[in-house]
Amino acid sequence: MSDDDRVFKALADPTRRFLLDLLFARDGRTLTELESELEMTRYGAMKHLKVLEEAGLVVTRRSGREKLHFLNPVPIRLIHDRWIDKYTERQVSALTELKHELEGNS
Amino acid sequence: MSDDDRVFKALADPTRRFLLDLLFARDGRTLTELESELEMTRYGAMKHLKVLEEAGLVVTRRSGREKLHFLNPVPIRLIHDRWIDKYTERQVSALTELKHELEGNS
DNA sequence: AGGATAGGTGACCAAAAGGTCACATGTAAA
DNA sequence: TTTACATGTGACCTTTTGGTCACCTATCCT
Repeated sequence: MSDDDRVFKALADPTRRFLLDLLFARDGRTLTELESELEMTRYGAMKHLKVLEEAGLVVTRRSGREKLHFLNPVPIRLIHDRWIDKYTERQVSALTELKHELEGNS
Repeated sequence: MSDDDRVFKALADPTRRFLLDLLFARDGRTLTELESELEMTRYGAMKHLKVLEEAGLVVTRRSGREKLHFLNPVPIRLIHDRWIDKYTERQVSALTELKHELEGNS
């Protein structure tokens, strides 16, 4: 399986996107801490984190018996660059900002 | 199913990403033209295009008996904005440009 | 040492997704 | 008005994926 295939497949699941949201809010969490936020057993959470790690979206570091998880935003940026060229970026950006404002998320 | 779920699920399949690549290169193609680029029957191609359309990644317009397909980059930009905030964007962008250069894709 | 805590593996099952086919509708052109 | 062309639908099958469980390893603390 290619690198980008792993990234897109990893992002396809809502639980995994939620895990990225958690790490985006605060990095360096352990498996147990992340698992406690999910409606799922530890084994399910582990599988999801493994998928994210193999895709390079999450990087980890061992600290004693704990495993700390960190978000890696680089693959996300590469997605963006694939279908939005530098010439159209300005217009698209304007459109999405408008969308945010209309939704009250600005 | 939520909007963003549809987008991410649509992007999870390599055939659908290839279809987006084709439309990124040149817009306004018919189903038959797109299908001829795939190693698959017309029915498979139709299913994929339907998924892309329901996700809002592709918009269509009828012209007689033909259906023309166009790429819509807005949902892609929204993915980017979800996990890359304005403060870290500068650094991430620098990293990805470096990656492109190292791969000879600059 | 020994119990408690944090993380890991492989098998297993149900649900979802990718792909094909028989069949059907609408439009263009002779 | 036939004939060919472009697109559309529902059923069907196979493979992949999400989730759980029994069982296992490593680290910390008393």
